[in-house]
Amino acid sequence: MAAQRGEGDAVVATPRNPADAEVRERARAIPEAAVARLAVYLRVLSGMVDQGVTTISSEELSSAAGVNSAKLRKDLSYIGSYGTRGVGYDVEVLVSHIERILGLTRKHSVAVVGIGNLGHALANYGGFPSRGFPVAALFDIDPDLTGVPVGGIPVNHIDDIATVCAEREVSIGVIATPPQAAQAVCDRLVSAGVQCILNFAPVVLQVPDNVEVRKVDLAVEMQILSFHVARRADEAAGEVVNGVGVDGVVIRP
Amino acid sequence: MAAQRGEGDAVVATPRNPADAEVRERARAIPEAAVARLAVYLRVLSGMVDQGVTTISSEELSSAAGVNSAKLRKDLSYIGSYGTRGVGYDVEVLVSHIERILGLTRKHSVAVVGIGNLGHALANYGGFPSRGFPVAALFDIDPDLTGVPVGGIPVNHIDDIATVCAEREVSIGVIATPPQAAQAVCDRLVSAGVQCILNFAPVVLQVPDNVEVRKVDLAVEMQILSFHVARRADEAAGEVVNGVGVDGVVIRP
DNA sequence: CTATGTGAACTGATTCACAGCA
DNA sequence: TGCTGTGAATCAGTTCACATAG
Repeated sequence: MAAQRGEGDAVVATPRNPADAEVRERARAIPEAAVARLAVYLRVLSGMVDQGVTTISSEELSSAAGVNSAKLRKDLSYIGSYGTRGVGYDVEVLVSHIERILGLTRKHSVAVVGIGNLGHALANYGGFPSRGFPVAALFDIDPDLTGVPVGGIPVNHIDDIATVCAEREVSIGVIATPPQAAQAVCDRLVSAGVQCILNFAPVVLQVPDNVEVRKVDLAVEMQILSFHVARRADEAAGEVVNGVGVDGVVIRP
Repeated sequence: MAAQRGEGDAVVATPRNPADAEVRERARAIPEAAVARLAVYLRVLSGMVDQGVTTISSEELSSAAGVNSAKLRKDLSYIGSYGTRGVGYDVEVLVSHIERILGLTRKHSVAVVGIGNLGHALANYGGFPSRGFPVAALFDIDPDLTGVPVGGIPVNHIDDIATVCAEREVSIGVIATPPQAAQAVCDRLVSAGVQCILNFAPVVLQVPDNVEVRKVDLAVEMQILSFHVARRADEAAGEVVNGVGVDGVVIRP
């Protein structure tokens, strides 16, 4: 993903518009992990704007975002040099540059498929529209739900995914169905031209290369936490048996 | 491998119970990224058991889990060598070893704090109890909700977090409150002795070192998708201007 | 004299490729 | 022969440390 490994691939030469090309080039080069953090920085910075803060140092911003300052500066360097040495960053400037890089200057309409407990919660979640992700369509397989408004939007039947998504220019599909239905729903979204999918169903979706899938898997999150509980318990047991430092065993935190 | 860099740290010498010590040592050495995938393998394998599959090759399992076979084998090697060369893995054996490593042999009681849209959905989510994570307590700040059963469990007031969590041996706290309340709730959970937190609120929680936090941030997920939409659009623009391959520009998928 | 921006070094994760065992 | 298990090689991500701009 990152870019420019090896020789003989990805050479940029004399593009028509140098400025556009630069943004393009930068965007291509940002590590995936950094993109996720940029979104976090953006939220923290938005809070700063609300508080009337106009300037912020890498130290302050990084601690508010829960990372170290070197990482923050490196992340910001991927999108350009917008700080002032000896001073820090202008909050508004940073906000607008991060928004541009994250593509938040356009609206991204969202469709939620599967109006069960989670689908209801998502349809009513205020955080989406307020951040430029209006929920434009809802779908469910249950015909009794068709036409029923949820969070102000009437539910459509999943058979209408293709037409409704095209009509309302949906660019992000959210799958909140039971696992058995997820792949079929995904296929419909993809053939409706949706290229980004956020999947809450506990299944691994198969999609073509041009579709981006992100998954939120609660069971996996819980199991990762469980692993850490277990590891901690094991370490504690180790301590009791061997004692810290005894036999040369060092327990790292 | 994770452990044992440098000299002078993490040396294991003659522990009392060699088998326990081995599990402990392995668990310590598993990369975080591999832990997340083990949880996915486990789910796929559980499905295989239901279908009556008894043996599976790394190729089959990896494609069902959406990773390549080398990564799968490496991941499994972190937990031990339980395959048969020339044949594959015994599904049940693998399930039980992954469960052991992930600490799923114990029950982990869950408390959900914040019984709004999302909290309701989580309290009713069948995926938790069925996977060994019983929801044992619900909390909200609204006194009108106190005593009201949600998903079969009466809601308690957040003032009772400490006593109720201790009583019901809650080991995982789920924060589904508005962002303003999240840090305070987190602090209460931590002082109640909860060491694992799953945070749905869009804030960076500050916790002591001994507490493990995982976050699910819908806005961040949407923004990552948005970034990819934008990048794709930019690349398409680049293609239109320069044409694929013209000027030596190579667009990678 | 301060805090950014960034090569260089390092740590961690993924992939390769093949030795070794059923 | 076929498939696992794993060192070695590669690649990605993080941290260090300092030159540099204000």
